[in-house]
Amino acid sequence: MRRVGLKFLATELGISEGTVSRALNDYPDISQSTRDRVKEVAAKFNYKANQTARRLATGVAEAVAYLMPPNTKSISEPFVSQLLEGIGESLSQRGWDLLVVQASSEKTEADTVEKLSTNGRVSGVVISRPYKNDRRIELLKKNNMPFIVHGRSVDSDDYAWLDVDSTQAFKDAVGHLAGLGHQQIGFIGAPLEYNFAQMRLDGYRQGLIENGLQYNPAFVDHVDMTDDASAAAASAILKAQNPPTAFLCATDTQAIGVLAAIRSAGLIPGQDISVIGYDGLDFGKHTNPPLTTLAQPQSHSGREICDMLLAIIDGGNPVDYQELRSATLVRRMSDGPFRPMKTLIS
Amino acid sequence: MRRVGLKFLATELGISEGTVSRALNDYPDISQSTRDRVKEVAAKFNYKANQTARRLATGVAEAVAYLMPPNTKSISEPFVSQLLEGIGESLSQRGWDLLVVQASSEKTEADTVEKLSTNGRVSGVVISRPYKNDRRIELLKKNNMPFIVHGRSVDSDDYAWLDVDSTQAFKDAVGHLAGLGHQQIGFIGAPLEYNFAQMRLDGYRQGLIENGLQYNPAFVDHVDMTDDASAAAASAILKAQNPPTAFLCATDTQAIGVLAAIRSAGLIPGQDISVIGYDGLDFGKHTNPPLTTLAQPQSHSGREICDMLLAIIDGGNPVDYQELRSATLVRRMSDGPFRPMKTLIS
DNA sequence: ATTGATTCCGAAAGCGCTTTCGGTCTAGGC
DNA sequence: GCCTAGACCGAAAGCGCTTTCGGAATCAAT
Repeated sequence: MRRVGLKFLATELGISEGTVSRALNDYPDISQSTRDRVKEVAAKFNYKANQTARRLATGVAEAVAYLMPPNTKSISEPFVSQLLEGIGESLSQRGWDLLVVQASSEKTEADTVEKLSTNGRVSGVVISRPYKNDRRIELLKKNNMPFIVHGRSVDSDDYAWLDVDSTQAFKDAVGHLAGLGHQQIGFIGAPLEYNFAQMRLDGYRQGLIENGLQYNPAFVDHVDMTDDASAAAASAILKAQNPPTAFLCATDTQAIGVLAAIRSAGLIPGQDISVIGYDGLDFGKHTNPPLTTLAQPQSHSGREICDMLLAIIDGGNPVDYQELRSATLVRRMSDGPFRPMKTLIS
Repeated sequence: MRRVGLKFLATELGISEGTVSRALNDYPDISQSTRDRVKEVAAKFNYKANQTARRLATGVAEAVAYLMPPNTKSISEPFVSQLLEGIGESLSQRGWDLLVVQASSEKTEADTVEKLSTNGRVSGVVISRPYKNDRRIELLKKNNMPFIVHGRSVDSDDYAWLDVDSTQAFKDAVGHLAGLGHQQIGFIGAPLEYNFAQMRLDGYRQGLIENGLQYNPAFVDHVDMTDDASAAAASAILKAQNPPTAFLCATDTQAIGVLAAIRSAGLIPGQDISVIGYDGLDFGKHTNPPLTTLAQPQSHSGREICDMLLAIIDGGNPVDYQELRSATLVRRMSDGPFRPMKTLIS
């Protein structure tokens, strides 16, 4: 059985290839009758236009790429599939494709982006978790490839992004903790080359100031976004003679690491020491104790991000598509009022 | 600045387009010297071949698609990004693309697959979590599009797959529980249209028989793979006058739901009632108590699945690529020896 | 010097679709 | 009945690359 292409349909119908094409694409200069006839036959033979050829001819890639964050080794990965799902949803309405690309190493990352923006296989790209000064963003701009970032870099004036105001969120969280009577609040952050890590740290410090609390560098650390790394960091901090009675963590994954560290120090998280995470991940409901967290409204963000990107591809001005959402504190069981620390088994 | 294409390079170098192309692709009939010269200039102008054109000309898509499982609403989503990561890794070695496609509804699923296999944008596809009789597999076979499935359908003789022997795993798990003295073991399964759900149920029942235990339909239920659904199911089962003292769950996500149900019945999971999940998800380390689980060696399965698919695309015989792995019981804290049930507050 | 074999490259024909341009045909208007 | 408009459709030129085929040039061998 030979491939059914335009040529096949054309001979089958006894009309020209061009006409078939225009009929299928609803050109107004094709009579209603032949249009119907063509579509009918096309359906009958289950004709599907060869996308590659179509793209070559039209010049539009009909696809966008999602750049996987480099080191996705953490428990918080669900955010990737959620995002992907949303993006895919948005894309499928247009019948566009979703390309998932990942740069093997940091070094090839730039090259990957470069290739992406010059070889014409996508008409837009979304990246997430930008660094403070993100090379990828520069390249994308240089090659003027439409893009949107999930998060922000330091210099976010001239491109499109969707982000959550985590600075504010952490400021509020400090306030919340202070309101519960905590005076010494620790902070487990993410590596500072990520801009989100910096922003959350900023929020933490601002919160401290606003509440008349003192910043104690011995109570903060910046580690990879894994449970183990943050557990180790928290353990170290807890060894202080007068350790913090509450922890703020840059991610939920880190927060559950801290939970573990507290327990293995013989203390009860949520009672002896409060901990608040950030992300609003569902599985926080099942940790021990259930994790209080700053939830970002990320459930549908994939859809919206992609819709914004699509609008830009359609000619929209990137700076018109910058959106800052706010996080909300969802209290579960890992935070509580300050209680004077009992002596530690040190 | 004009697009740098083959034409540009050709005029720049003063040679023909065809020669440039062949030089770039290391054809043996191009002298070493011009080959070097061409590559040098190409690099200088940062030339990247237009993939679309290349594909049209060669006829090979240089891309594979991953079909997102339909309802990815569960906590176990990490498995998607892990898989994706592995697939992407394998693909990037060839410079191929990864397409992520999702069918919006069950109805469009068939159409999506059909389109995928006829419009030539991919040279292979991987699907996961097949149904017992999976329409997608039929279509893929019919259109002889190379594919591999992560899991198996009932009739898995004539296609490629990578799966874990969960039947065996559940049989063993029952044995483990029986060895701990449990006589009444409940089972929270997944919807039976999924073949994996059936296989796990089979393992459970076989295990019962092997250990001389009786199958009690009142102790088993099949629900969606969410924590809430399985919590509800477990709660109902626990209301029996003589409830099971252990639960086996088809997925970790369901298992943590059961954990919650047990706690909210006033019992202590891991002591009063044992529960064992399946998947080996990392966050099981942080549940309350840490979840004992049947871990599948899935960490790198994405890579291997894709390598297998690639081999098939290269002409390998699908039936040569069927691999069954085995799961291993990782004991954490949610299972323990049988202890006579104290009276329930019913 | 003539031939035959090599080496290297140019010309040109696609890949399967889109899209412009112009031509034919029918329908009105005088 | 002749002319101008539309309405419809065919022809053909790409899109940017790959690949076959054959020709020109080079070189060794007779």
